[in-house]
Amino acid sequence: MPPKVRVRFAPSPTGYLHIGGARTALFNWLFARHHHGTFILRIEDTDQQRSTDEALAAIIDGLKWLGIDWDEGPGVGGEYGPYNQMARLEIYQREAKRLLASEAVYKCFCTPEELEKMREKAREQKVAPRYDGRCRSLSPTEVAEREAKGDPFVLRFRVPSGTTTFEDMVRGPITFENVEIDDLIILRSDGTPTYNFSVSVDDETMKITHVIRGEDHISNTPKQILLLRAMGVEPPEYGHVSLIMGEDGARLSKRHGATAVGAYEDLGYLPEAMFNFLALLGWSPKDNREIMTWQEMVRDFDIQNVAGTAAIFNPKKLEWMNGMYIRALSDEELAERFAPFLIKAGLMTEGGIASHREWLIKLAHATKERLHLLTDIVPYSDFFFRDIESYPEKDVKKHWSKPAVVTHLTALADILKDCEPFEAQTIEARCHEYIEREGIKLGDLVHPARLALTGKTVGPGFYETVELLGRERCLSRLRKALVHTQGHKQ
RNA sequence: GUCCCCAUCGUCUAGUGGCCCAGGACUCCGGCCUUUCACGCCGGCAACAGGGGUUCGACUCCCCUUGGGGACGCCA
Repeated sequence: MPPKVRVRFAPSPTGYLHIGGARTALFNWLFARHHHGTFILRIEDTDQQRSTDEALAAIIDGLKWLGIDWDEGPGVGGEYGPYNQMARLEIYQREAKRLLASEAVYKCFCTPEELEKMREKAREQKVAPRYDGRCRSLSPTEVAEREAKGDPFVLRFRVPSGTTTFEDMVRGPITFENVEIDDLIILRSDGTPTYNFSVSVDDETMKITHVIRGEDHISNTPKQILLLRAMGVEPPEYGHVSLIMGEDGARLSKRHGATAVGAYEDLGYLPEAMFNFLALLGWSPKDNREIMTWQEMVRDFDIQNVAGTAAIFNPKKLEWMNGMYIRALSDEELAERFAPFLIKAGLMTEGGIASHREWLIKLAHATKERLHLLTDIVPYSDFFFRDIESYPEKDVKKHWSKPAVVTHLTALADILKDCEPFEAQTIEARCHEYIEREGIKLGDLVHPARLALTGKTVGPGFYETVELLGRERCLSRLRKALVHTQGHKQ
């Protein structure tokens, strides 16, 4: 029986959770859940300059928002911890000492300045910038002397000759000539590990079985394989998913708009829509299904079906999908979801939300099929909360210029005055009676009336709008409109 | 510069040698429904990067070219 699947998402807490990172996390999570394995969150915080607690919190919030939970890692613990690298320093140092003893690594006394000079020169000569190996064969006495002098040194990996091949789960076999690989530093002069080393040690000590990560790590893979072999262990399986690009084909970045997952939350996206959309960026169930529950995705996910092709982030489709998910919500759920946005827009208060639950559910019902984003609730409902200041000139011209408008609005006011119960259905029935009696078209009544009641020409269904507004406000807005139309004519 | 990855409609993708003069979805454009806006439904535009092979037969396999992306840090 093969060992239980263990995968990890290993962000460095140097910024927000990026769309690309979120998808990588998602694929790992899907893979783990599909195989009934373990999903681990590991924090790669060895870059002390750039790692922050805020960034860590943002990443954790982003994952939680998306519904991605982890079985081991920050907040939940686990038997292979600690799960942040700065707390694992002794482990790396112990491992480095072992590698030093086996001569797989060596001490290098080159300074950052010297190395920069080397790279500079390489750039000028247009050759691959790389370490020239000048400390590779320092004699033990030389090493001892420089150490005695107190010269700082780093530990470098003595990359063996040959070729390194691995079977990528999404791309098939990938081969590198070892001569192309630099003698990389594994331990800095301050004793902290560098990326490739800490990753290798952690993947091994945390018993990671499959590494699913971005394409930008392909060139790191042979280094990690070689390091792992030098440590005497078998590397895990690797699968590299392509990067997510912006509309112009360049790597997705700030200038393409929001790239932080948290920004999409603020924009009114539903996490389940985001989850679904991200999963489909590179993966497909092969049978034309698109809207799927996470259970279905877990059931059908297969890393081998993930495309190696770069995917361009398509905000339009995300928006469409979000609308689909909004429509699938119950009225109660939708009301709960958009309530925070009503508060944020200053239209309602916390207390108002609590005391108008039934009303909000009706609002949800009336607006549901019109929303693409939760924030869309604002333009579709702001007139319920604010008095109408003015009527757009061109709408007035279009809907209020016929003389009969005054008659119709007056009639509507009469109808609403004693319409019982004051509900969409009865209001609709009474309005129909009226238009039939008058022999007019429904639009002759509804269009001028909508403008009077909402100050707009677009909005939720007319009768529902009337009910939601309530009798008193309808009557006063009708009066105000009547004043406006008559004043206009003089 | 060197190495690595990738290449089907504008975009996300299905297609693993004949089922494909290429299917679905988003976008866009028509039409229907309709009190607006939406939703929904119906229909339309739109792709195998180019060139060589292999094969009875290539979107599918191989090579080259081109194009895009990534990597080459005491960053991760």
